[in-house]
Amino acid sequence: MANLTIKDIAKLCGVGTSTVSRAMNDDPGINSETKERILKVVKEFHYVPNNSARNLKVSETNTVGVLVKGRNNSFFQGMYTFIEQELQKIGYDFILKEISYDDNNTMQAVEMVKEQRLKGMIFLGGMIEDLDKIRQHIDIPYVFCTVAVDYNATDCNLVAIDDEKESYRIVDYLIKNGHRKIAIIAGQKGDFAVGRLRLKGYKLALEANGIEYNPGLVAYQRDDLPDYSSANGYAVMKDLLASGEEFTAVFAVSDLTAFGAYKAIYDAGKKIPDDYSVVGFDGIEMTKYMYPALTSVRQPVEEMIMCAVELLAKAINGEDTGRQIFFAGELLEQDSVKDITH
Amino acid sequence: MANLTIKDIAKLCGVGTSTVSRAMNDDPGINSETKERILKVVKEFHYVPNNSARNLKVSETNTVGVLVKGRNNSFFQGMYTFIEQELQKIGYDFILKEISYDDNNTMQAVEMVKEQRLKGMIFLGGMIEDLDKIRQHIDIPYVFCTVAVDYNATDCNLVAIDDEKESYRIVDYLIKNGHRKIAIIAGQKGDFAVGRLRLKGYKLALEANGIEYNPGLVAYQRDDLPDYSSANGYAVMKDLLASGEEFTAVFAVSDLTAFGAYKAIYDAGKKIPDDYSVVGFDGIEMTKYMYPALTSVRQPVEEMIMCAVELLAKAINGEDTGRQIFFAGELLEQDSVKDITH
DNA sequence: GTGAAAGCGCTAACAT
DNA sequence: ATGTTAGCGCTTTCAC
Repeated sequence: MANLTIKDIAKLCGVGTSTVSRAMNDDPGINSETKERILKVVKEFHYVPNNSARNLKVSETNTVGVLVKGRNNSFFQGMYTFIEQELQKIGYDFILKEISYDDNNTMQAVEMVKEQRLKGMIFLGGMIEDLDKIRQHIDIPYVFCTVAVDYNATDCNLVAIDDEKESYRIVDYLIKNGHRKIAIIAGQKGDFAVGRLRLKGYKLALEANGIEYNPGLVAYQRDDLPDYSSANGYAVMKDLLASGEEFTAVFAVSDLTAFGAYKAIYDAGKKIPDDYSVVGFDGIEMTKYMYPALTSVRQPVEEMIMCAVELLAKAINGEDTGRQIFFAGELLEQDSVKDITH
Repeated sequence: MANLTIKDIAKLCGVGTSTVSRAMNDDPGINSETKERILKVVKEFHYVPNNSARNLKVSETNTVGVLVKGRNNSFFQGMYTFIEQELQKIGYDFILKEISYDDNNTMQAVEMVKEQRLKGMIFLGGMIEDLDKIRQHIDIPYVFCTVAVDYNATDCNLVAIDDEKESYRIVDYLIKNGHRKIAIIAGQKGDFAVGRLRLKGYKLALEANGIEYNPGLVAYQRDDLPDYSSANGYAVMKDLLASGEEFTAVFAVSDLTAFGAYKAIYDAGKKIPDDYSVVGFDGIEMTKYMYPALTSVRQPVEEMIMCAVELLAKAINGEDTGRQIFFAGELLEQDSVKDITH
């Protein structure tokens, strides 16, 4: 089973390599009988062209790279197929790369581009650490989607929600429901991505409603547990409950964190939302199956991805560039908040 | 920012291309000063070698391919980093490819091998459709891990749990706790992978305990919803509850499915485990945060992966091959089963 | 210790 | 419609 090359196939068929190449690549200028004959042999011998050689030769691909920060980033669960479809609609293949939270996405992106001759890139999640480097070294169009970037980076394509505003929205919703002692499960202490922004929105909502900010109600996620995980939500919620601080509601900066927090509350023998109201962030599908269903801010992921793809297509065609599009979140009112106004 | 090639770097440094190559690849036979000088330029200009060209040339890599069936397969959540580490320990890089449930993994595997000159492959999840094709066309060592394969394929490496036996175990556990009317949320009707085996284990456990099999208590997952998903568990559990069939316990063939089933039970105003005991399968982390924590059969994923990696390493070194290793599952006794013996 | 040159498997321009 | 050939960017002999 030695690796067959295009030459072998050509020899087997008694044709030239370019004819085989044409047959494989649906080139119009080829006799359909020849083509069939070749494809039959290809199939029979299960020949698969060496993609490295192809990439090396081909001057430009129709491939878009998608770089996701955070393997298993639950927020993107199930979105890959959707991205694939959206890109396919406009004639692009896609190649996915998930990197861990620790990896430097700039370098990874550069490597992806060089390796694959990509047509464009979509960055998903996480935050952009050194935009300058990206600007300097990536010379194909790219768009950031649900990524925390410096907001004054107005020269690059960005599709996101306004984390600050949306956090404000949901905390304000708690307040409108009569809650005044509101705890927050924030990001890790050093978080400069969405965690920071969501905490800020929380503070602003309190301030706007004349509620004094109480640092004792801010539970930062532990940095020895995965960021935004249930395990982290569970752990810090337990501490919060044990701290003796009084509160009637909790804002967890992600749904998964809220899921962990639920459990801590139940462990303490308390009820949701009777004893504690809980809200999350992201509005992922799982919230629907939580008990009670979690009230959250839904990010319109599909729309955002469609928008990102569209933006990228425009950039590739040289039409438009440097647009920052913010989507509004949607208050996903479910069953985890109790109205305690009188 | 045109793409730099090794030639450009060579020119910039006033050396030949081979010297640059040597510098980049830690070749021993190179003057350390020259090397430093080159690497400085490389860094300054942020040169990244074109991997396609490299792959094309290089006779063999140290890369192992991991092919996962089912994008976002929750069962492998968080395992990738672990796999990466395990492979790294024995000096292999790894490249991950997640494919959707519908894709044909055989073809994908063949392409991966051809494209990357892989040293070995690990297949994760799903089932092997045409083992013959793999045998025929993949000429590097490979191991199947947590994959449903024809069990008489005794000539290939397989690491798995015995799905039938483990299902038997947990259903038997329910019976020992006094349950005799036990429903099952099975795989989709056409499931020939683990769903089939787990259903079989269920039947055997009933039989061994002298309980008559009642087809009315078998809820096959819907095929218009994702397989093994919460949404599916929720939907079919709702139907089951509405069906009028009596039962005191449910065995869901995956934890995620059980999660959806929980919700349907709560929706019906019932309690777990007081009204219905529920058990799952897989023992993923999330079970811990469910309320009540889900009793399940834990698959020892880490151990299985370590074993798979070890097996692969052996196969690569030509030491050993064609071993089928079955791991025992572990009964994860949590809080979702009520003892109703008297 | 370093450079020149061959060639990995493919595509595309050119020739026929 | 098909064959011939140059060359993509790299590694690796083989000289020096």
